[in-house]
Parts: sequence; C-alpha cells; structure tokens
Amino acid sequence: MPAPERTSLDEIAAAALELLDEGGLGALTMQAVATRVGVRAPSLYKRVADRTALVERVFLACAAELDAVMRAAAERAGSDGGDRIVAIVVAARDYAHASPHRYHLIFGGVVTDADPAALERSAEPIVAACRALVGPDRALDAARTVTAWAQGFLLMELSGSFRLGGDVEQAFLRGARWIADALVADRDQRLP
Amino acid sequence: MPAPERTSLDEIAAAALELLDEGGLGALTMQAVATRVGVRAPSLYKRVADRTALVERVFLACAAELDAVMRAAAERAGSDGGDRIVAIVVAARDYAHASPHRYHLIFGGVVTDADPAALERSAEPIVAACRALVGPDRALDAARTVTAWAQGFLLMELSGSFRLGGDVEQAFLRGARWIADALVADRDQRLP
DNA sequence: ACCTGAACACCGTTCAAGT
DNA sequence: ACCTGAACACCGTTCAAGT
Repeated sequence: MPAPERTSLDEIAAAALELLDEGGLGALTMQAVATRVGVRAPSLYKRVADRTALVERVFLACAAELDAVMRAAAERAGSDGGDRIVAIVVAARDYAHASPHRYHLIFGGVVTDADPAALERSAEPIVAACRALVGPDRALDAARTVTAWAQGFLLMELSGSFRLGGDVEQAFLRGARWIADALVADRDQRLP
Repeated sequence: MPAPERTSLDEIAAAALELLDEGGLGALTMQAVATRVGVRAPSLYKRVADRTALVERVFLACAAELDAVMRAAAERAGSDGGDRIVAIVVAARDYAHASPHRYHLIFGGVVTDADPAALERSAEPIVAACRALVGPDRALDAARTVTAWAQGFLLMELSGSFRLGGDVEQAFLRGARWIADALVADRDQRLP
C-alpha cells in the first residue's frame, strides 16, 4: 500500500483559477478541475473539503491580488487625497477589465463566509486614503461610499448593464471625481 | 383526447416568484415550480421555453416593480433635485430590504439578456432627476454614478459585506448626500 | 392539446474496494 | 495513504406514449 500522490492542493487551486478565468464560476466544476490535474473527481476530496471551500480559496487569492494592485496604485499616486482615491479606483477598473471573472468572484456576492480578516485587510487601502481625506470620524462612511460606487459601477460595466450609449470610461472618471470632490468639500466645510 | 389544462403561465410565474422570495434564485428550480403548481416538471415546457426564460420573466416583473417604487418616491419628493435623488435611492433601499432576493435578481448580474426597452424604462426615474439637476449633457454620467453607487451599496449590504461595524444606514444617507451635493456643486460651478 | 414516466447528460458527494 | 468505480441524490431537458 504505497500511496503515490498524483496532485497537490496548489495544483488544484491553480486549475480552479484557470477554469474561472476561462469560463467563469460556472465552469469551475469539480469534474473539470479533476480532469485538468489528471485525477478523478472523488480524489479532490482528499485535499479539499468541498467545492465551496475550493471556491473560497480562489476567492481569497483574488481578493489579495486586487488588494495588492490597489496598494501599489495608492503608493504610486501623489500625496493628494482626492488623486489617491481616483488612482485606486482606476487601478481596480484595470484589474476588472483584465480579469473580469476574478473581479466578479470578489464582488459578485457568491462567496459570503470568507475569512473576515482577509476582507478587512483588502478594504484598507481605500479606508486609509479616505482617512487622510476626511479624517477618522467619517473615514468608514467615505470608504463605503467609494467602494460601493466603484464595485457597483464595475459590476454593471462587466455585465453590460450600461446600454444607453455614451462614453463609459468618461462616466467612470467623472464619477470618481464627483465622489472625491464631495469628500474634499465635506472636509473643507467642517474645517474652515 | 380532451386536454385539461392543469396550470397556466401566470400561475407558474407566481410560483417562481414565491420560490425566489423564500429561498433565492437557487430555490427556483423547475421541479420546485412544478410541484407548487401541481404538475410534473416536463409539463412546464409547454408554457415556458426553459428555466432561463422563466427567470427572465420574473426578473422583468421585479424590475418593473422597483421602477414603480422609484417613480412614486420621485413624485412624492419636492422639486429640489438633490432631495429627489435621495428620495429615490431611499425608496430603492426600502425595496431591497423588503424583497432582498428580488433586488438581488434585478442587480445581481445573473440575468443579462433581458428586454432592453424594459431596462431603459426602469433607469428613467434617476436619469430624469439627474437631468433636472445637472442638465442634459451630464445627466447620463450622473445617473450612472447614482445607480452604480446605490446598487453597489445595497448589494454589499444585503450580502453582509459591511463587516467593519458602524452605522450602515448613516453611511447610506451620507453617501446619498455626498453624491447629490457633488452633482449640485458641479452645476453651480458651471453656471455661475 | 396537454400531461406523464422514462431517459439522458450533467452536477456534487460518499464510500467500499483496490493498490 | 491515496486513488478509483460505482452509486446516490439532485439538476435541466427531451420525447415517445398515454388520455
């Protein structure tokens, strides 16, 4: 009774990510993953509790990736708070266009019970930029406004919900500016 | 060969809506619908092309319902453009809380090939309020900003994505005000 | 003209049997 | 200790056979 290992958790996760990129979450089936790593579906359950756990693992990897992208954009941007927020959401849009299925997995609301600590960390770049802009008291409200808008816009853009014509990129940049300027105005109004 | 009709398209659609409300889109299976209307699953295909068509039918009914809710809120609100937008998104939030699965169906991005005319009509209340506020040139960009933010916020709220504490309702109202005020400021800046 | 059981091609998942 | 085929409970969908 030897026991030759024919695959690994990392290989399984990599195959799952490939399938997500190629055909969305619907294409990420246990059978497809098994085929790709050269094994039968039941064998996957030696390394992964069930499909939900595998999807969550891919979700966390994608969330960490987007987090890194936004952090890098925030650092590249100047010290101006408004510009920083615009730079972060533009980076998020680039990511959404480059990896639409990953973006959809992160924000589509399918994964709901993921590690809270990882989620807090990935929200941090925007919270930090908002804190610098509007102060600690309103930082959370501001971050929720920015995140909700960007995530909502990009999900609508990816799913083709903008059917009334017009320049979608311009709408995005203008929206980013409106929100950033509103936060600046809120601060200026309170600190005369 | 008589032909007793044991159900109807309306009854099928009503059962589908009930199942959506009770357990989300995942509970809306052809078998569950069939059981509820007192028929076997294959019989449904006499009235409905396939599950996608049935889901789309429910989707259109929900979109029309939300549309009516937002129109009523817009009419109830005063003539002030900013207040009107706030009233519309607050009405959308009430709807999302009262019928979370319907709201998720409308904006969750599952239905993607629905009747474009119905979608344009349902976007109209917000476009009209934005037109009154920022003029025709920027009305579409403004409506996209408002819709993306509201839809993103409510989807995140429904899926429990706001895990950092704080008052979520306050964040919503403050976000609505920030965006409405940004649109007013944009107009005032252009028309001195 | 509608309804049905049986069947098919898929899912995810379990488990006893192989090595 | 890992892998497998067979099996189970679900899906959506098709279709020949019933009335």
